[in-house]
Amino acid sequence: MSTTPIRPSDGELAILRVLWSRGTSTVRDVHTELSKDRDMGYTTVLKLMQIMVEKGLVARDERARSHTYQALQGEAETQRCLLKELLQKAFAGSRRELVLQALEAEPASAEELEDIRNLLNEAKGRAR
Amino acid sequence: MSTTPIRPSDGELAILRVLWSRGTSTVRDVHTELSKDRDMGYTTVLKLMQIMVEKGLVARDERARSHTYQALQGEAETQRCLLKELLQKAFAGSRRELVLQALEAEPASAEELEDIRNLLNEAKGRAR
DNA sequence: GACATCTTACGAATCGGTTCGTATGTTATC
DNA sequence: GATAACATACGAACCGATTCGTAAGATGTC
Repeated sequence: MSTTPIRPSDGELAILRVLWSRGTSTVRDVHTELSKDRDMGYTTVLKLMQIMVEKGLVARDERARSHTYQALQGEAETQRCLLKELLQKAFAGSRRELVLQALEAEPASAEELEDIRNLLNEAKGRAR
Repeated sequence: MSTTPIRPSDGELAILRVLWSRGTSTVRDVHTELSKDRDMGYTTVLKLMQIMVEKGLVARDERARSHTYQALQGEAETQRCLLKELLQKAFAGSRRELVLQALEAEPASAEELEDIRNLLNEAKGRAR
């Protein structure tokens, strides 16, 4: 019943991340949050969020004067969408290669590896 | 002495992949190869490869009438570069989350998991 | 040597994403 | 009720990436 997730652009992804962490928010909320990192105008964020409504990435509630926005697709779902894209474009579909390079990008700590090992064990339970 | 890898665009990445697999190639070689999938004009590929020379992504040998091109950065290196970028933009730097979603994107086969487990063991040897 | 073919060079159109100025309307304050 | 503060709407500029048409030069074929 779920539709395939929509691939957000970089700017859209930054906004989604705020919505995921804060929950339903106004443009001002999002702008305040994003301003901590980059330096962008209020109307820039507004415009972007309007476009996101059109794309179906977020829902807008117009009842209050300050409209509130809500993410329409989940974080994990979006991450998988972006990951799949990179997997195809850069790794010829080989997840093994992808994980390998993810581990080699920077040396991993023993804890991090242990952590990932646990993931693997859980995945094994679900394996075909 | 190595410089940080240059982030290729999608089109550039497609060309790099041909150069990595075929080795040094002419524009015609690359175009022929890419034409199997997508449908793009010869001069489009040419232009892209000229831009890649400017960016320092590839080197051009002009001695022959048909210039030959060679990738200037490796595949693994480029993959890690792209992966790091996605890691920051979509996973807040958490490799654990990235690997988790990579595994959950599609159900993994037992062999695939075993394969990845071996990677992990090797990584453990290097862990700090 | 004329003609078809292949090559590089390069300007220009187009496209998606981003940014912002400005207009306009609503709310709050005095 | 005038003024300041804050909201949305929207056109327009801009940017990087992509695409391609066209020109000009080299090569091959008859």
